[in-house]
Amino acid sequence: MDEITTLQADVLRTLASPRRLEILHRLAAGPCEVGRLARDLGVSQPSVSQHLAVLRGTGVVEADRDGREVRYRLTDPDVMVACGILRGVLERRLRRLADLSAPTATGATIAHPRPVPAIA
Amino acid sequence: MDEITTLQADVLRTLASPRRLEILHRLAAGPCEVGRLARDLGVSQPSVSQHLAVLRGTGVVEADRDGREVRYRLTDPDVMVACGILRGVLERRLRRLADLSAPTATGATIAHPRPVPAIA
DNA sequence: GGCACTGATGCGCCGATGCGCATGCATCGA
DNA sequence: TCGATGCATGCGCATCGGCGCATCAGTGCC
Repeated sequence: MDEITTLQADVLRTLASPRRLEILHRLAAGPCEVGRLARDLGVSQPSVSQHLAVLRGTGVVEADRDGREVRYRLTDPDVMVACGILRGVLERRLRRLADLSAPTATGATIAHPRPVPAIA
Repeated sequence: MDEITTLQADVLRTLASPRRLEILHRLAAGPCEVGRLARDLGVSQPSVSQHLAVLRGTGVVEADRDGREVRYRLTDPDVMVACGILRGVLERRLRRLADLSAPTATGATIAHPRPVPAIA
């Protein structure tokens, strides 16, 4: 097993959380301190701190102390570029599903768009 | 919480596995059937099948039956583009670490490159 | 129809993870 | 020095994911 593949999986695992994606999305708009993140996202401070520690563990974010506060920032913007591409894939998928279902049925869209169709 | 963010986290979680990354890397070279994947990667057939089921559950791969075999393929190549960007980030990071450590110490490179430095 | 082959599924175990909570640690101001 | 603020950490609990194993289901060939 390639070492960089393992590393890649580690980073991907840290990204695989809605909360952490929100945090990263917020940090993509500029560095931010912990308390503000917690307030903006409506999450407890320990929770945000733990998520940030996870992200810091894989080097996705970095932190600088500024007085009593700790300001976090993205280490490499390319990580968010990759996330953006993935998000684009999903948006295309959702739009295609909407185009398929809208003209035929008027039912609400499915929560989880893909009910895992049988193989063939 | 944005719905697409949750969906994105789901997809990221399915990617966050070394085995599945290997499988996807193999599928990026062209469609492949389950047994061949298992042999090439040296993994048991049930294990490969389960990983493929996970990937299929989030729509990352698709399957077509061909006689007794089932051929899997990538649904959207952009997913691998995103993975490639992420891999590039990690390669840069590893190279930078090597450049930092090579001129000074001759010791082997660290397994996990970032021992989680303290904040400040 | 029976058999061989290919892939999917169910189950039990174990390690990892997220959350809420309380607490510890560092920094600043009085 | 002491209190207040901002962040990090430890703990217990519930939950989830992966692995190995055995087994079931679909397909083609004789």
